[in-house]
Amino acid sequence: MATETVENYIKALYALCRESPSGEAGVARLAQELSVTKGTATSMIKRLSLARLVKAEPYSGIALTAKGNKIALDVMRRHRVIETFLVRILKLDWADVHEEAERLEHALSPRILDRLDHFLGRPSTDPHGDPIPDAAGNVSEARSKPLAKCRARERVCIVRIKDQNRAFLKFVADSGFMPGVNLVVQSVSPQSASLVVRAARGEPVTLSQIAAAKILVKVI
Amino acid sequence: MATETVENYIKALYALCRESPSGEAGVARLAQELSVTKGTATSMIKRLSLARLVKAEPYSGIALTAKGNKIALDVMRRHRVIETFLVRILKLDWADVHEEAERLEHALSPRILDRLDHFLGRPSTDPHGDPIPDAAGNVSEARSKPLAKCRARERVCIVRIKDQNRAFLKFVADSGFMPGVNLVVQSVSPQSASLVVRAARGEPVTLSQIAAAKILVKVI
DNA sequence: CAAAAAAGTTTGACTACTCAAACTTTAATG
DNA sequence: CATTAAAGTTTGAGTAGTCAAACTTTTTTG
Repeated sequence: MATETVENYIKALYALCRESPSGEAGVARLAQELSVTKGTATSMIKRLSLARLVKAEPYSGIALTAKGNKIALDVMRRHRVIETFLVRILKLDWADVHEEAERLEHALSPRILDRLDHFLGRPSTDPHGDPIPDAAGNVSEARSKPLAKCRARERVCIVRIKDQNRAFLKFVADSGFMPGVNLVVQSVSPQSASLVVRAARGEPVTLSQIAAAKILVKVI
Repeated sequence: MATETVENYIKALYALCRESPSGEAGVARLAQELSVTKGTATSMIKRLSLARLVKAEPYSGIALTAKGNKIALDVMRRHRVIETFLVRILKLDWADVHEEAERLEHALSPRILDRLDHFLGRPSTDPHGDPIPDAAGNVSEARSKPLAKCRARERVCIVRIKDQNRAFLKFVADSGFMPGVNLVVQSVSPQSASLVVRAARGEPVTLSQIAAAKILVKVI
């Protein structure tokens, strides 16, 4: 079994590879993400490479192998099932569960994971709308687009909030936004890089393009 | 915060001090309990001593300090709340939860612990009848005596099973014995070091004195 | 394209934990 | 009570993970 540290590296690598156009991660970003020095990240990459969890040549990009990918999906599954449990059953604050799940995800046995998943009714997404991979590692991402790409007068439904930052989640939740909430885009102003949206029974809220890019919606 | 390893040493020391008449633990038993060598245990004791979690002189007994005791009770609280959750909510097998809780207990934040405890209705004992310390570290042990000390024809109620060994718990559960179950002691034979007991609607079961010593009961 | 910045690597050292094996002290027993 | 067994300690070494700092390679940019 991968250690807790290894799982965290793999998870971070998965996310970095996703968001990079080349599909490869770099040591600098990885180190930053995990709050370690570049040297530490380099030596860990060497170990992961030796364990065939990543493919990496010196001074070039890092990619997960199939084996590494499997681990990443498994950790994500555990993480998201726990988040769902914390919000739905233990009523923890939506914005806080990420860091809590971060510690618990490494201690969950397959047996408990399955029981928990079953208890929750095999949820397909976590409270932020992130898809939960199934036990075999299949992820079904709902079709969606960033709120930032919407036009004025569009009516949309929030599908997912793509950021785990507590402050951001707190702001989003305080604005009454979470997956399942319907929005109307009232106006879009490219010059100020912002847009104004309104939830069903709520005040209009101004969002920067950056914030709106992290809110995924589907048109209704 | 104490590391996972430190928490495990402290927990084992707590148990050993309890069961020793002198109230002090020894390195050999400690090492055995944690599946490490005596040398490893000695060096850890030195570190715990430096951190003021235990009081220990070379070649003499080990005792927990107040600070160490606090940690032990805290770990036990987490462990037992988790066990209760696993059995009551996730329907895990009574005999299996100990090792599962063993891993989870180190990953539970105070916040989650409290929510879980609240969700379960602030239970006072875990599924084996072991008392759950409250958040302040107070333990209320129910008055009880070992089944092994009972006389023939006594009617008793099982209060607690004092052993976490899976095989033993499985045997006990298969015999229909768990906390809350009423028993009648049918006969006691000192020469064969065993006794025969019967649950309300069950077959008579023969228990060795050793097994019966681990089953705590109260007279009804 | 040369200089500077950024990214990546290496080295030496440190903490936490572990073992094997030699050793010392204490306890048990013929 | 002398010997042996058990308990406890020390030493030397190894793995996992980390940092600081010097260094090399690649990328960016004036």
